[in-house]
Amino acid sequence: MSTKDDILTSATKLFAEFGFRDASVRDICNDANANIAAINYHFGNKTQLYVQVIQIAYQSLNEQKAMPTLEDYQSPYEALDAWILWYLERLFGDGSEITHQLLLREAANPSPMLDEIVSTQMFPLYKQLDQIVRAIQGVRASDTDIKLSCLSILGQCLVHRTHKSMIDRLPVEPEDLTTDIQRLADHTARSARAMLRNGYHTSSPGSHA
Amino acid sequence: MSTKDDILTSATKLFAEFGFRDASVRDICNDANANIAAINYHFGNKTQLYVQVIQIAYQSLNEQKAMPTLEDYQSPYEALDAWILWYLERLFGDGSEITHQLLLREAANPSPMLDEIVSTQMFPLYKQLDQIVRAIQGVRASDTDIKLSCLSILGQCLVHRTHKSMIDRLPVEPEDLTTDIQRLADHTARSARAMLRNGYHTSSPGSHA
DNA sequence: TTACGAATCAAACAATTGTTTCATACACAC
DNA sequence: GTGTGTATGAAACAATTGTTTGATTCGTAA
Repeated sequence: MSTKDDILTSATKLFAEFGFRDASVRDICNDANANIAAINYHFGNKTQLYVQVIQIAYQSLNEQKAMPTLEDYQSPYEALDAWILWYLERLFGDGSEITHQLLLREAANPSPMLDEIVSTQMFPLYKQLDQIVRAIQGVRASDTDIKLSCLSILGQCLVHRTHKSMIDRLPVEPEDLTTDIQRLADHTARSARAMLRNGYHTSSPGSHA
Repeated sequence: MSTKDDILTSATKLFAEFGFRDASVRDICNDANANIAAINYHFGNKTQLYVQVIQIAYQSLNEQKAMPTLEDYQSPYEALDAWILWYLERLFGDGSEITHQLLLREAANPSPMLDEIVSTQMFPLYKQLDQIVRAIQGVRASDTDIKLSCLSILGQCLVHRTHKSMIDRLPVEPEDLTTDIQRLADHTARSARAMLRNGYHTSSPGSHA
């Protein structure tokens, strides 16, 4: 059944580009060279089509390289380096733009799907980073410190994806940092190491000269 | 003319909550206790109403505390601390949630307004951070290093706002980090200092044990 | 009071939306 | 060939969208 797959492909593309509401079923079917009734026949309605699009998009993300774990490396620092590179490649790898565009739309406009996305996709990812950070910061670090550090690392990676539309409009050299993911990963990993080395003490927030 | 202001208030609220397309003119006028024709009478059409909503939202952001500059502080490190605290308070201050919800929608779904927003709002803000970072990293740092550092800092702040819908759904203690902005600023400033102290050398990306 | 422009109102407008209907074409078993 | 369930097709459906119309009300100056 090629029609069903064609609709899924076109729907993914148009949902990512225009959003759920502005991508009409007529546009999707036209792009897929299918009849208008095909969506309701194969998926029930537009909402259920969107649900399938989201699910497939996230399954495809997990079919890529496996996430680095602590056990794979001799030191937690090396695991951190590997995790950051893995995450950035996940964010900017081939074909991931459409998927993350869909995710950004979910962040700005949460649908009932978001709960499932967070628990099945984002939480395992976060948990892994949490373990690595804890291995570096030690048991003396509080839960708050750990979470702050994890979100700092995630934020440094995510900003290049989520705010790409704005960063690209900034008249600042160099034009695009996301063409060299290795460079991006090196910087982020070094920044993360510096932050974590500074860590596990809750003292002296602002005392420099 | 109270009706015009009421419409602007309701439109801001509903555009932020549901987006441009899903906030109908009927819902907006109903929320503002105005007639349906009031939007076209006072603003021409729905699109021009949206333009005004965006412009007013960003003007209101700039009416708050002034952005810290290098000259206001004895050391660039102190200016950096102040800038980060200022930015986080701007992101999470009273009434800023609706404005940044609108901005997040622009990031996910750029409208023709985005170019103006970036050049008039985001660029001056970035330029200021750029100056502070350059003062710390020195002239030996490349443009790429500077931009990477600036976006790292911005990303660590922005993630709490842009991904709030997802972070709030994570079953991770503590529940909400954005209730204590000072704590958030302390962490981010310390992370940024550690990153920048590490800086202005392009050597040895991954050499630890 | 009168006159006039601004503002509001109910009603209808044309266009687009997601969805449904029912007839037809297709593929494969008997 | 015949029958049967799946898939496709053109057309119409009801609902909602943004917008417009034309009458009415309001406030104010002459």
